[in-house]
Parts: sequence; C-alpha cells; structure tokens
Amino acid sequence: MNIGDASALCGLPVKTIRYYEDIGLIEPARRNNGYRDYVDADVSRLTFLQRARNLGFSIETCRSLLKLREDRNRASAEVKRIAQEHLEEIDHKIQELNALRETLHDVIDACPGDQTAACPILDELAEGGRRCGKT
Amino acid sequence: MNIGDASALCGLPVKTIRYYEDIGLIEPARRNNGYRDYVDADVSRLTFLQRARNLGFSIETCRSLLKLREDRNRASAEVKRIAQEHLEEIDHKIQELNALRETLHDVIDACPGDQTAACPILDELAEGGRRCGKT
DNA sequence: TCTTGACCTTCCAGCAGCGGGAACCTTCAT
DNA sequence: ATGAAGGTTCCCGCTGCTGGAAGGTCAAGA
Repeated sequence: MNIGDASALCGLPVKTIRYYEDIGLIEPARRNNGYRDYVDADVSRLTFLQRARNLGFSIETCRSLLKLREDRNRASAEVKRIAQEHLEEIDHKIQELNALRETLHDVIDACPGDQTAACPILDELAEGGRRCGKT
Repeated sequence: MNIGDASALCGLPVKTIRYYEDIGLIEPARRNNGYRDYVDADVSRLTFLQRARNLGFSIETCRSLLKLREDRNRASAEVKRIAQEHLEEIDHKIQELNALRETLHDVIDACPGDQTAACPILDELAEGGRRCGKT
C-alpha cells in the first residue's frame, strides 16, 4: 500500500512517516516506480510508534521499545523499567510546572491590572523575588 | 564591563548573552578592540531576561515584556494579561501531563515486570487501549 | 621581552521532531 | 489528452540555545 494509505491507518502524517524512515525506525519495500510499499507489519510498526510517541516516549526510547517488541527473548521487566523511568521524568516535569504555576500565580495576584504603570510583575522580574521557577 | 562579568552578574551563559544580542534583545556598546562593553542598564536587562525565561516566558514574550518595561505609558493590565495567558498555557500543559501520567501509570501497573516475555505495555502500544495521552 | 593562559571575537554545525514548500515524476479518471 | 491527486527528493525553518574551530587581545609571570 502507498504511504498515504499507511498514514490514514496509523494516524501519522506522511511527512512523519518519511522522517521515521530517514532515521531508521522503519524500512518499507519499494516498488518499481520508486513508491514506498507498506505491508501490514509496517503499519503495525507505525501504529506502535504513534501510540508510544503519544505517551511521550522519545524517538530513541521508541527505538528501544521497538527492538524489545520484536525480541522473543525479552523480559517484560526491561520494558517496565523503561516505562517507569519515563513516568519519573513526567512526574518531575509536573513538579516543575506546578512550582512555576505557584510563582506565576502569586505575581499575577499582586498586580492591579489597571491603567496605571506601576506593575509588581515587572518589578519582580527586574529585582527578583526569592522563589523563582526552577529549584 | 566584559561579557564574562555581565554573565556572572546576570546568571546567563556567555553564549546565551551573545545569542540574545543576535536576535535583538540587547545592544551593548563596543570598545575599540571589538569587545562588547556592558553597562549596568544592560546587566539589568539581562537579569530581567534571565528571570522571565526562568518563569517560562518565550523569547518573543520576553521581547514584549521588555518593551512594556521601558514604556512609561504602559498599563499594568497589559502585563497582567500576558502573564495570565502564560499561566493558562502552563495549566494546560499540567493537565496534559497528568493525563499522560495516569495512562502510563495504569499500563505499568498491569505489567508483571519479570523475566517472561508477555508484556501488557507492549501489547497496549501495539493494539491500543481506548484512553491515550492527548485528548 | 617573551610566553602562557584566560579572555574575547566570528562563524558554522547540531540537538528534537518534525512541517512547509520547491521541483519533479506517476497514476488514475475523464 | 489533460488535469488533479498522489508520489519522490531535497533543503530550509522552527525554539533556544550549546559546542567547537580559528583567530585576536590582554595581563601577569619568568
């Protein structure tokens, strides 16, 4: 099947599919006319990538997951470890964003938001409070 | 003062300071030998940038904030609006990450994590459950 | 005075993860 | 025959820097 059909099936943009081929995540056959020819196994691979990316896994982690997927001798422990690591990263990001949210909320609260020029937000950025975004 | 001293004062890497000049966020004077020469106002500007970036404002938003900062006729309402918009974006990101976290946590929970090959995580990615990352 | 080392300068390349668009070829329906 | 809708390669752009090469400058020590 053509790349457009594969795209419709896996939900990835055509551009993305070609990019994934560029970086060696998938290797579809070619027809005489030069068109890529995707079989079911390719679509399955692409769908796998689509979902893994949707869960926030990096391209390189996806590469590892694909390898584990086709490895009959894999241990599910390895997959779990990768997923847990990823979960920790996400938790970390959430923490950071929450801290950011706090700080931002505070400065916004302190600002009158009227037509006068006095602005605690700008003051805060200029002079700097104690707490700021990143720990 | 030299760029290294300015860097030490504002907390931004030398490379970043030069980059900010490239994109027109700051314009230090030059000495006869070609070295950049930073005065206090420059350092203040850089510090402002450092803090604003730390709060997650994009470069372009920082550019706007800098303009507002030097505008004697500004209304604090404008600054507040920008900050609130940013806060909403952050809230949105937090929501997304939380949804991600949920899904990820569930699949991880379902995985035995032992030496057997059967892995619900890989199955989930291959076949796809109903809920997935992004809404 | 010479040299060493820490600065400074410019420019170029690269990261993730694609998206846009040019310039061209193939296929299909009319 | 023709035109639209696919396909192909290639290269540039985005964000926000970071690293490195190749060179100029300056202050201090031998």
